[in-house]
Amino acid sequence: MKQRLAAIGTVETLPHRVAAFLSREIESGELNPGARLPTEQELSEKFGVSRNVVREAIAQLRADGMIEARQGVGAFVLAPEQRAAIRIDREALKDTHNMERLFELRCILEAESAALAAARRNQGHLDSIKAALDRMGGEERWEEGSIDADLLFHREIARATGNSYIHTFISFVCEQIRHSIHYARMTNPLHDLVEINVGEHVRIYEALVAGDPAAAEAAMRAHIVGAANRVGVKLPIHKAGGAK
Amino acid sequence: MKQRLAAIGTVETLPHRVAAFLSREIESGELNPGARLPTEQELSEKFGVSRNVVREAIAQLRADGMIEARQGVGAFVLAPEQRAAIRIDREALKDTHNMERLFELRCILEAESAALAAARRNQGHLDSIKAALDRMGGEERWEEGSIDADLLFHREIARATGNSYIHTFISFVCEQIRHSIHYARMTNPLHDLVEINVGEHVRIYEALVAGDPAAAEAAMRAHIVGAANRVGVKLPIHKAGGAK
DNA sequence: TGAGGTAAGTTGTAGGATGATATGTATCAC
DNA sequence: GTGATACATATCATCCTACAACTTACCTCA
Repeated sequence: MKQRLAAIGTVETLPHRVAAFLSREIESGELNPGARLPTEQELSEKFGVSRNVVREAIAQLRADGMIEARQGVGAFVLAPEQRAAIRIDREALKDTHNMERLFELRCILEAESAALAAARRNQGHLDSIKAALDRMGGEERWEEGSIDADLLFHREIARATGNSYIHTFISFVCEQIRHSIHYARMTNPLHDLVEINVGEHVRIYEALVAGDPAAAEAAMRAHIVGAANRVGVKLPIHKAGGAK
Repeated sequence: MKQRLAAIGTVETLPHRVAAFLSREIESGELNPGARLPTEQELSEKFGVSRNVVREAIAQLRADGMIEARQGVGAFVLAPEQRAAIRIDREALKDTHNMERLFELRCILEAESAALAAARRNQGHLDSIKAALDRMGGEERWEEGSIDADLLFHREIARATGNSYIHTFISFVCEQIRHSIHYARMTNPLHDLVEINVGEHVRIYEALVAGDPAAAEAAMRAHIVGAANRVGVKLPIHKAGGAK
């Protein structure tokens, strides 16, 4: 149990806190691209930590392409385009507007991917997807496990596209959403458990079995709009099922 | 000039190399989720570096959610779903198949985003997009600068969706592709400079001005398929312009 | 047998020392 | 005065040692 808490709470280590501070300063624009960071020594004094801690923090920012360190000169803020990694601020997701935007991105990714999957899936893929579907269809529809099964369902479809990047991106976005919803439920006990609509999933699965890209895409789009609604996010529908 | 080279080559620092090694070991499956990493001391002996260097490397992996370190116990590999960041291995992009997959993802993202942008753009957005278009339309069509303008064009369209996540994701994917093509040109002088097809861009822009989502989507899709072809990647078209 | 304490191992943090690199300054030859 | 060279300084890169905090396993003892 304690292990569970540790995994969720993510023990705040000193380097992590320093990195978060600097990261926020960069994102907020207080440190513009090209600007030079204080020296490691200045930072270690400012935060009251050892230079080692500062270096670990900077190593993280560097790995993300947020800053560039030049030996003998200093560390400089890089332009946002040069980022080597995508990261989503979980704090920001507490804002419903941001959650809405993330659902919109998810819809784009998953709808077209469902179409791709319908065209490329083989029997092995269908079996994996069916297994996930069965796991979430049981009577324990409101349990934690069925949420995992839901996620697995979506990931398996992404995998059926045969495109590892699509799989990575969709897994990532879904996981951010899941984590955010989970967190909201933990902090606000009034939050109901989200019901999973099995029917929507079945329709997606059937379209995949039939190998019908258009139907799979439409079903996926309807499902994600529905899922967003069920967690209190009204998704602006920008596209009716089939184009005229 | 030397500065330019440094910015491109990304000086291989020791922590970076250690992190890359461990990262590959995890991605390749030699270290499965749940497995424990060697102790920091063992790693420092194995690589012949100080424990400090190892710690900086581990700090990176930890920030990415690839591993979890527990004080007094050790560091453990996390499941791929728990990643806190998306990162694309630039080595892998040298393989044409992977480049093809990345273009496919880009196509999905940008096509629908173009439709969104057409529905939501305001005059300010159109001005920014037009400015980028003009910059790449000049006689210096084959120059490095026009490639930057091309990227800016796509980023500005992403920005016109009003969805910051979409903007982040598209910027990221485009930048990875740009970097990879740039690198290929550097190492293989036979590579021609890629010509930018201004006409395709103009068609996208006109659809945005007209506020026609379907046209914008179709034009963007055609453009990305064309751009892929021009760099030697044949993109499997999974969707004809307009659905019947 | 069970409870408690102890020791060993591991990560977290601190602090100092040295090497490598870039930059500005001062000196000196011409 | 001008240019080149040497030097001093600032900064990051790496290494080393030590200790604190935490976990685990084992051992002792009632």
